[in-house]
Amino acid sequence: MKRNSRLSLALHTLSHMAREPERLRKSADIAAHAGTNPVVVRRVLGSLRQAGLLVSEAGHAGGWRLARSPQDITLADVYLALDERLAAPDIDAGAHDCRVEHALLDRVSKVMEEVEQTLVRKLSETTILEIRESAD
Amino acid sequence: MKRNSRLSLALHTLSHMAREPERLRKSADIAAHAGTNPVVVRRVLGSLRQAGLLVSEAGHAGGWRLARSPQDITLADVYLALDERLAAPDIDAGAHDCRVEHALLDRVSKVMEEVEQTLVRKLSETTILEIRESAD
DNA sequence: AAGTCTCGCAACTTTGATTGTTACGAAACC
DNA sequence: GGTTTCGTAACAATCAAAGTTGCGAGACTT
Repeated sequence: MKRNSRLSLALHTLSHMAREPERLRKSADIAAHAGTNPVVVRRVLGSLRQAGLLVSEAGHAGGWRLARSPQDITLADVYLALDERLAAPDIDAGAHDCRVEHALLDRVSKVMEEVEQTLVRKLSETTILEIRESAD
Repeated sequence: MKRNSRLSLALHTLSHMAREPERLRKSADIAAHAGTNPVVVRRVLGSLRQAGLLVSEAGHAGGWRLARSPQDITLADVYLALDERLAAPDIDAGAHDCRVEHALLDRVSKVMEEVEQTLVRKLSETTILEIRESAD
């Protein structure tokens, strides 16, 4: 896999789970389908569990499944659960006391915050169930 | 410096130049102020020159200066000149023929395009002259 | 109870992108 | 002609993300 693949992996996996919410899936199977490693899957899905989107069970018949109905999980829920943020220009790049730097930072930070809100709002308009349904 | 510092460096430098548009500045001086290397400065500012925002001159009294009035250069101009894009979830992460993957990609790509447009529009509302003026 | 299967987690290695550095040529000026 | 500057290529260093290994804990099967 490559860079920034955590969100891809999370969205992809949850969209599949939206098909059969009851079924438990093993990290190894998910990893095989996504072309990555079981530990990586556990790391990413672990964040989603912390956010209350997934439940995991140990033991012989263990695995992962959705914690709530697939129509109640939006792409924004997944995005926020991973705690990634849009890449703003590097904050402390030249953190010396330069007034231009400060003025710039103020302005750009504000723009990025607004854009981030826009992103979340747009992502919240689609559920993983809808993704699954549009794949038929 | 750190990651994604190209945009920082570009915006910072141009905002300073907005103060005295006539003055030629050397890569070495710019680099010293930004805490980086002259070659890095040339690389970044070179992109801005290609985009028609800057002019460079060789020779004894050479250096860099704005190619047009600081009130005619917006933050969006700089952003677009560097040809960076918002980090969408990785496209070809699991590029096998998975319909869910496709449906997801379609939806998320569309959202990211819209968000990118929002970003550019918001950045275009501020000129480097305004940044410079708000630093007084 | 033993064995097997799963997740949880910590430590380490690998990889890839970005930044930084060195070196040398070309253009401009004194 | 010598000095100063940018232009560019090639190489090295840095750093974050992904991948890997190993072991422990919980749960089910027999």
